[in-house]
Amino acid sequence: MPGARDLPHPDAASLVLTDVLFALSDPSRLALVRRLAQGPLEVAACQPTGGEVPKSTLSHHLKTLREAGVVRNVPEGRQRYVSLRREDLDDRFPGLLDAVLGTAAE
Amino acid sequence: MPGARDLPHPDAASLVLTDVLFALSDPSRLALVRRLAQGPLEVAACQPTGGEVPKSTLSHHLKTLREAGVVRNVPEGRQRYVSLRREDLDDRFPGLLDAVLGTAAE
DNA sequence: CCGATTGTTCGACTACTATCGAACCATGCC
DNA sequence: GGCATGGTTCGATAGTAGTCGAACAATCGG
Repeated sequence: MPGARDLPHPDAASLVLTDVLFALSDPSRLALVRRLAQGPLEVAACQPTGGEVPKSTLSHHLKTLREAGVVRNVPEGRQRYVSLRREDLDDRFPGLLDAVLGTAAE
Repeated sequence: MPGARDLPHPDAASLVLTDVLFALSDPSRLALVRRLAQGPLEVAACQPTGGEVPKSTLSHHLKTLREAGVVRNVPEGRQRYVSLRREDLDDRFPGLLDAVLGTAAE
């Protein structure tokens, strides 16, 4: 049994709107979510374009997004894949993600 | 000329998405925005239903919402009227407010 | 003009959040 | 097993946000 090191994720039904809004209210996190909207990324690829951020800082932001239910973080071999929980979000908060992503990046 | 004591409001074109999301990410502020969606209120009426909050605390939340461009705060005689900037928000972030308000209060 | 009413602002304190290095953990490869 | 790789967690520190009392400002009514 390959040691399951799965991280806790809230289930779709229990997502809290204010938590989601807070997770999206940080510019660097929102920028990441925009990129994730185009497909999953490994954690290393979640680095902001250009600048390098310490792994611990990046991991912290991913945790915020994950605990709010915005992204899913799944181990895959030696790495982890981060993906947007688009369906869950659309189901619970219809139109929210589209509205947020529909605004041009600033 | 009755002393104009107008508070500063960002203009519609310069609203920042992350600031708006942050302003809405607080449960008490979001609850207030829901009520404002049904029409303007005087500041005193912005008190959370039931519990009493110090005036300074309430004023602080109103400031956060105002500076993010979510509400407008206009003096009217001895009181002030707080209103949702629905058109400005819809114009700049189409669908966002509807999505946020569309979710049942928690 | 005086006092009551309606709110904002200031200052202090507390609580939370961001950031980063270092330690730690699991995996894959030799 | 031993070691490099990819990430999370821990702990400390600095900055930011929430809460509240007290002071201040502007208006209306006597």
